[in-house]
Amino acid sequence: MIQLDQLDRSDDRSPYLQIAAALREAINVGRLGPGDRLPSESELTGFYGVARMTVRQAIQELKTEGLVMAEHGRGVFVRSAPVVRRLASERFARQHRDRGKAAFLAEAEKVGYQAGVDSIRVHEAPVAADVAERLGIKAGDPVVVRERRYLANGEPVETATSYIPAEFARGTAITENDTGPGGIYARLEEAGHPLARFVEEVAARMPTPAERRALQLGPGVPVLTVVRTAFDEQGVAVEVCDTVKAAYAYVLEYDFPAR
Amino acid sequence: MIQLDQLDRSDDRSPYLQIAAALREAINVGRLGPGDRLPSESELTGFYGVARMTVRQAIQELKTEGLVMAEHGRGVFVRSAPVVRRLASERFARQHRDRGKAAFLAEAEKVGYQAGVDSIRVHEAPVAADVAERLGIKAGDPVVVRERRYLANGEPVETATSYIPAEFARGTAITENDTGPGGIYARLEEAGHPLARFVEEVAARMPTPAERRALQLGPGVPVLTVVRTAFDEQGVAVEVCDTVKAAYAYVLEYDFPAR
DNA sequence: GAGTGGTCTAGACCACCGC
DNA sequence: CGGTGGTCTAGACCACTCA
Repeated sequence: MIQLDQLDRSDDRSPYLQIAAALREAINVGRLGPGDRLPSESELTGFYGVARMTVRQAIQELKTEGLVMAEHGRGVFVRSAPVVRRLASERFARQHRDRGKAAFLAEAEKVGYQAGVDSIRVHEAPVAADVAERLGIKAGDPVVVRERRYLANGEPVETATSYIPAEFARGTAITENDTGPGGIYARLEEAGHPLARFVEEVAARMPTPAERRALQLGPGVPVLTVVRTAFDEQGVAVEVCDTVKAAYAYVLEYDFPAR
Repeated sequence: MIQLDQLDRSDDRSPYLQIAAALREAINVGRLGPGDRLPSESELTGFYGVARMTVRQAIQELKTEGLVMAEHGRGVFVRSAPVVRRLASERFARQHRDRGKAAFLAEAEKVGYQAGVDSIRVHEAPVAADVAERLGIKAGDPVVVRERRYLANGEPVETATSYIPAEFARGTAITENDTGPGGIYARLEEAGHPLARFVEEVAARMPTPAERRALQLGPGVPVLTVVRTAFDEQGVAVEVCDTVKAAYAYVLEYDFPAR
């Protein structure tokens, strides 16, 4: 078993917190690396001389921090180092669209990931109030809804739902499963809506149970949400894209002038 | 006690998950509103006829989702609705500095919060490798470190640590507790470093125990981290600011051109 | 002091995994 | 099959809050 500090009775922290701290330390200094298995519950109860529930509480603590992940029947494993992807503000540059790449795929390939998309579902529906407000249309107006899930190295890392006012999407490949080279944005530009700017609203929260399933998240792993609104050169909102990303897999980078 | 569904033995979910679901449902339909107290552990053990640990596990589930918050000796309470704050990219506009307001205070007042700062600690220290890389200096070079905590309506919502290369800070109010009107950025500009652009790296994760204390976060509440690097008109990095924000209190807004 | 949640013990049975 | 984590029981003592 790896080297761990024994309990310190004079320490005012509870035993379970001390055990959690010892394991966290082992991970931080690299005695336990990504993918390594933690000592089993029975090894830890033996080493520390505590009840099983105490050890489980310590491990629960690390799960809540997102440091480790339990696999039933196999063990508790150190979560792999963040698949840090940097999405610079230039990720929607027209240059990529001209080369025929959609934003996610272009960025993922740049950092050397094998990227993929699945669960594409396209349909038309009346728009909800919050999206309608961003699009500057009336709630209930028809929009084309495109739902999809992005994979990096086969692991789901992001779900995205785009809303495009039906009048902009009808008669284009936006209503098809495959939008063609350059994706939605290339089709919008061809349809007479050259894109001028994006507004992104970024937040973080815990996932809903459905999001946990879709992104295969363990308990205690947060999500980053980004709602992007795309405007054309007339200042008309032409798309709202609502994305939910596994937080561990993303660092979003923004570059802006001081003005 | 409020109305709750009894356990369903034919349900394939564990009792603790069923209890969690019943409580979640009560919150979602409004039988329990923000600030309301949940039935006590002993009430729930009695009602469901299960052991206390089973009830505690159900409550742990809701804590992890950020729905409720336990207060020792008082009870478990439904978390109040998020205090959403929007920080537009223009929040560091020179215009605010010229009017004598630091960024956080200007923004908070705009949305009608009573803002505050505490725990200011200023010292000089050798810089860590990750910050040094962003500042374009050598690890171990001296930097002025400014640590502070921001409050909105008396509640801590963000901690911030700024690192300024000592050569830029010495002899200015940056080394004082009170940096004067306009804050650090105004002093840097006066010292011959007019600011040109910022780069922000945004991510989300679970807080460390120390961060949970500093931001008074319940378990299961994520943080948004923003590392901002400020560049002057010569392209020199003059400050790195590492912030940790209570996720529920923030929506970050970025506006950028499509290019 | 009564009631609350926080921590802990010492067991038990189960489901899942890999050999 | 043995080892792993998942769930559960029935107690115990403690620290905190509030009347």
